[in-house]
Amino acid sequence: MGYLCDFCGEQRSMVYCRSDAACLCLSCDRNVHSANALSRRHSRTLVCERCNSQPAFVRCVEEKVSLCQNCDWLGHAGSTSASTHKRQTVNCYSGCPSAAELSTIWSFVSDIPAVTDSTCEKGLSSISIRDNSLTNCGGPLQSNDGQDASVLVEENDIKNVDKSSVWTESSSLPQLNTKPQNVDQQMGLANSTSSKMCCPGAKAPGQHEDDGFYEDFNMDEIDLDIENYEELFGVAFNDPQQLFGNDGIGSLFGVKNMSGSDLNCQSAYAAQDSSMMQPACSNAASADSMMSSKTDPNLCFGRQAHSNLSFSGLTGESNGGDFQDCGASSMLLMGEPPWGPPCAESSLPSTSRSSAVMRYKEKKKTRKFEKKVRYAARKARADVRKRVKGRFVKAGEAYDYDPLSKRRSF
DNA sequence: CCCACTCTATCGGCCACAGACGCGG
DNA sequence: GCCCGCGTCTGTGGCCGATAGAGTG
Repeated sequence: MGYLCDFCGEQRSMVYCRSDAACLCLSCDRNVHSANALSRRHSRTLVCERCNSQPAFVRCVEEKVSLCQNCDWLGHAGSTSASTHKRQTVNCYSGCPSAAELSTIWSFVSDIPAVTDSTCEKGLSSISIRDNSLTNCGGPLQSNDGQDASVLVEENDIKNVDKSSVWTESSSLPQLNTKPQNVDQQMGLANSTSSKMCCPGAKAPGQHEDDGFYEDFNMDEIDLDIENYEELFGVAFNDPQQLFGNDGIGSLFGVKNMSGSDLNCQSAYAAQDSSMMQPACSNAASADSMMSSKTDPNLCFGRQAHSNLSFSGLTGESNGGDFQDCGASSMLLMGEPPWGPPCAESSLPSTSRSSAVMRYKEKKKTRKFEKKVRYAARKARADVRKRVKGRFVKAGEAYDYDPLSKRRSF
């Protein structure tokens, strides 16, 4: 991935699609993502203008440049002057927005080239925008994953979002990359008045960069150990420890590398008062927190205060880019756990839950355990190749198993 | 609680070979 | 830059042995 569009290789790349792991020019972005309903769901964001390879999650107002988490860290953490730069979160979008809509989303980008609408089907220009730092508290579940919601965000909303998501880096921000949970904590404090406990959405920018965050997050890793998810989603949890054991959600989700020594995702809370207790890390740790806090805040608090969690594939060696992939369950990232948010007044309707379960099933059905066959021709040959004790044999030689006859020759 | 043993589940290697791939002319 | 020939690499499925983990006495 580089400066030029990964698709056409001619135009300057402008947006990053995490689902495709590609930097695209606006024209190709529109072409590629108007192909079908699934591709239209891909969430895109600006490409980092510094490294040109990572999705931008923040816009430096002073420097007028969009930056990925790494470049933001490299550019702002070092110097004292730069660390005070005001930055805005960069919104993601899906669908097929027009140039005008894009300039609405990214008002700070002045050179959005015009893109033709010819490739988009009627109605496809409706876009959904995901803010990186705020989630729509209490909103319908579907709106958060961008699948069912084709919502044209009004300009006022965007302005509000942008306004609320501007922050100035403090002296502690060097922890942004290494310990983003602390930033979460800061964010949580900053938003403590607006984001209640029922809204786990006060995510730090970058942790929820786009849908790639949960789209790329391999749901299969969660699927592995959840066979009775219906029961999981349906039952009321009286004792989370009964359900999850001492490992918390890690044991449920089969997260392999949960160790107490890793610091990649330390759970922390934004407020001391348990009534305002806020999961400061939008991942499984916070899920554990939320579940626990729903039933037994004290227990949760006590346990979570000491729980340092990490995810498979995300080790201490992970760089910033890796950390951007610090995946959590999509349901967590949607801001609303399928078992319902902790506060009673915004309890999730059963239809939403069932739809969430349905979509979860759908995703599981389409993704889980399906071995991806890259070369159908090779598979076809292997399917008819004769074997001896499972091993392929040369053509014409004696065999003990013929896949065609489905029986042994002797 | 610890140890030894059994049972079950999981994982990786092996095989032939067509096609993909890279490289030099 | 394009084409061709050659050598190397890759991936495919079923079986089996090694290993890990759970269960039992």
